[in-house]
Amino acid sequence: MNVDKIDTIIEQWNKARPDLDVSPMSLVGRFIRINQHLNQEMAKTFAEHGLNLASFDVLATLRRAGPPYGLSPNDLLATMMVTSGTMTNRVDQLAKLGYVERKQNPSDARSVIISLTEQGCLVIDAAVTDHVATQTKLTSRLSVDEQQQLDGLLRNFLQGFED
Amino acid sequence: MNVDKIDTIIEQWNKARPDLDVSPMSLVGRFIRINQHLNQEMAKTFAEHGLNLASFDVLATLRRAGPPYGLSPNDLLATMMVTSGTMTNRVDQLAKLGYVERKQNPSDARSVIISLTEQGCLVIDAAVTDHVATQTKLTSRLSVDEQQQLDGLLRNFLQGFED
DNA sequence: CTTATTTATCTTGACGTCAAGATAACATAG
DNA sequence: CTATGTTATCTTGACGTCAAGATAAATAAG
Repeated sequence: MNVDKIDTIIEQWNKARPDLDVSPMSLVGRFIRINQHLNQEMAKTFAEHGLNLASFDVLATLRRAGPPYGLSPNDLLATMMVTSGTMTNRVDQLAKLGYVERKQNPSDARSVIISLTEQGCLVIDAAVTDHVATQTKLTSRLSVDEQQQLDGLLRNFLQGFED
Repeated sequence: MNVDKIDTIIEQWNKARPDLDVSPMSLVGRFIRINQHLNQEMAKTFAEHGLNLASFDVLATLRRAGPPYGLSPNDLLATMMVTSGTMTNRVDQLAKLGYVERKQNPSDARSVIISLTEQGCLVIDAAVTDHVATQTKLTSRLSVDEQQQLDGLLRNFLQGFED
């Protein structure tokens, strides 16, 4: 029957708190746990390029936005689930490394344009190539059929949060 | 066709880097994003009891272990994916709040027993009741049928990481 | 105009985490 | 015994994040 750690946890709760129906913990618990594994594996790939999830995310967002590779901190915030202070810090770190530059926005002096440097573009292009390979490896634990089923379910689930 | 943010990201990559097959990003991207939403929602419940994911996790692990509600830091490490330094800090914080106590292990002077206090037990019992309600609410975005399908797929997926 | 409100970004201080190493107790081989 | 290695926990310093608030520019209302 293939009992895993989550099954054990649920069984423990059923004994300790028989008044509760902890069955949703099965789904949520595996979700969180898989996510931790995914992040750990992906972090290894990022580290090979001197990046982490945070810096990769910013560079990747700029890169896939296409030429002229410039977005405001607010634009970047919109796609990542972080606060403005976090964004300031991320940009600071990447600027120190010479991967992005802060430029004035000519049409709004409050705003700033975060722009990918040539070096930043090289780094993210190499990193994303490896990153996709890692993701392919991770998802290939499931058959193509399972992947499609899972992706469909995840799409439904996610839609509930982002409507 | 219900295009979501992940679809947009994939389309951007296909234009920016047509040499890459970024299709696995669909699954992994939704995974990470759903996980962020789940954590944010659950964090609200924890906060209502003066806890966060970290402190809840420790108290819950002690509680579901059953009487006498005592485990070593190492035991706790085994179930959570964190380092020993993190565990020390978590126990410190909970001890300050009076929810756990450090006791000597009579059979091994290197080891310590982290023990749930009466107050800690009350807090975690109340918190876990609400927590399960939150999880039930979150998962009910999917039909019972979808939940079962999803749980089966997640079990397979997770098994690949923890074999 | 001028005042009030909103918007965009940055600053500060606190927190949780990790990696690497320190410390002390136990285990084992000779 | 004693030397060596292992185990369990804690310490330190750095980092990424957030919440709350500060700053400054743009916009709207009177």
